[in-house]
Amino acid sequence: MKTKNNTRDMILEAATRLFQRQGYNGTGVNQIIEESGTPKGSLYYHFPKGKEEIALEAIQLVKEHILEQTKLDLLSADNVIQAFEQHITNVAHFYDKEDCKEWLKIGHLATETAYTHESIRHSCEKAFTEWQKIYADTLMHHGYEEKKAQDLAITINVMLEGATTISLTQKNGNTLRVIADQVKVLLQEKKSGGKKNEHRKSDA
Amino acid sequence: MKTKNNTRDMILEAATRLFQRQGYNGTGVNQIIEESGTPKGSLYYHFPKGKEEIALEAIQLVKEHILEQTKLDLLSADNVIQAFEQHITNVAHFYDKEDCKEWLKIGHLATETAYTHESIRHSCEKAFTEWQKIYADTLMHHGYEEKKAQDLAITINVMLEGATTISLTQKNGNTLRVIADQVKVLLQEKKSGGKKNEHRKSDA
DNA sequence: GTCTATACACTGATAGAC
DNA sequence: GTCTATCAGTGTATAGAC
Repeated sequence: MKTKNNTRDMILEAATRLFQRQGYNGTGVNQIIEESGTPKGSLYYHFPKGKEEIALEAIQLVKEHILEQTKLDLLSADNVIQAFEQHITNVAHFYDKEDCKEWLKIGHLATETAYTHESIRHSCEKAFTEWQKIYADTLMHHGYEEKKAQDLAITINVMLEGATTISLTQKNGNTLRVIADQVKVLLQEKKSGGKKNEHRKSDA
Repeated sequence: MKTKNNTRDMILEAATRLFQRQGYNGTGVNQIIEESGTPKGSLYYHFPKGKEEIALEAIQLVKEHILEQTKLDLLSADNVIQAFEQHITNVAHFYDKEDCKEWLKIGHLATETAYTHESIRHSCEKAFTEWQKIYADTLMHHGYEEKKAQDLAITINVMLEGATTISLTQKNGNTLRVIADQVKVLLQEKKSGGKKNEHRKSDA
């Protein structure tokens, strides 16, 4: 994204990649400096509070990155249901490749630190909330009633989190593709509470 | 479950508890011996291959435990949809309490070790598959068509995995309760592909 | 089978030269 | 701002007495 400081960014980039692959506890500071090519002194100059501070920034960065990608997939679309399906299918592609480093699993860090690093846990919780908000807003914008939109947003978030875990375990995105289909079903079902067919957005 | 050896079981029990809270990388062998009260020598006598071997057995144990609990919740029921809802609600209760030690998140270990410990990753993958099989079998037993039953089973598994992650992050089971409701919707929707209403099982 | 002492690599972090 | 040397602590694992 933005590049104000080179050394700092290299550390952050390397750390994000390593956190993705090995989690918080599995990634050492020594590994970060080795991977980024910067000496240890520089790391503690830029991040005085050490590993935890780096993780906090990495989460922030990834949260924003995914937020942007999600908006790109959702906001432009005419058909919401199709847009969500496509979005999940896009994520699936990441999990087909061996290295899905671009998509840091926030949930991974969250589970690891739930009982041990309150600040990280909290940061992850916020990421989930923000993602859910985009989902809910998109759905409401397309005519879903507020309560329904919120429940669906929570569900979509849960399904993405769960399916990425399974896909990571299985080393392919197949489960994510199944989920893409099921989300379609859920969105269609829920639609038939108020109005019937609204496949075009009503603004613009 | 079975108790053939006391020392061994104490190690295994302590390790399972710690893996739940802190994951694989976050849990040290020293911590396991401290928590279990057994000396290090005993640990390496009973588990010559060390931490990885303990984790493998812990996963096996938890997999079986959850399998039993799931069967208990699902197999007895008349109404499948209600049974699944109740099952998820039961899980939600664990996540309301501060210590949900009985429900080791297999997905946590899976994500941690996906790239680093093939044997653990594989063991977790098997757990997911077996759980999905129970779901699918239950659904097929209640008249769902095979392909639909399988897709739904995958989805329920994904939803449980995802919702436990979010619930762990939020430190309460609310998200799991939302999901319990959405699963109901999915199961109802999918039902209306072949036969219409079949709320009683056709055997017994 | 149980337990202690120990090996030795690696952890996160700091001090201080440059 | 950059880099090296080094710290105290912890990691997993082993050897060998009992």
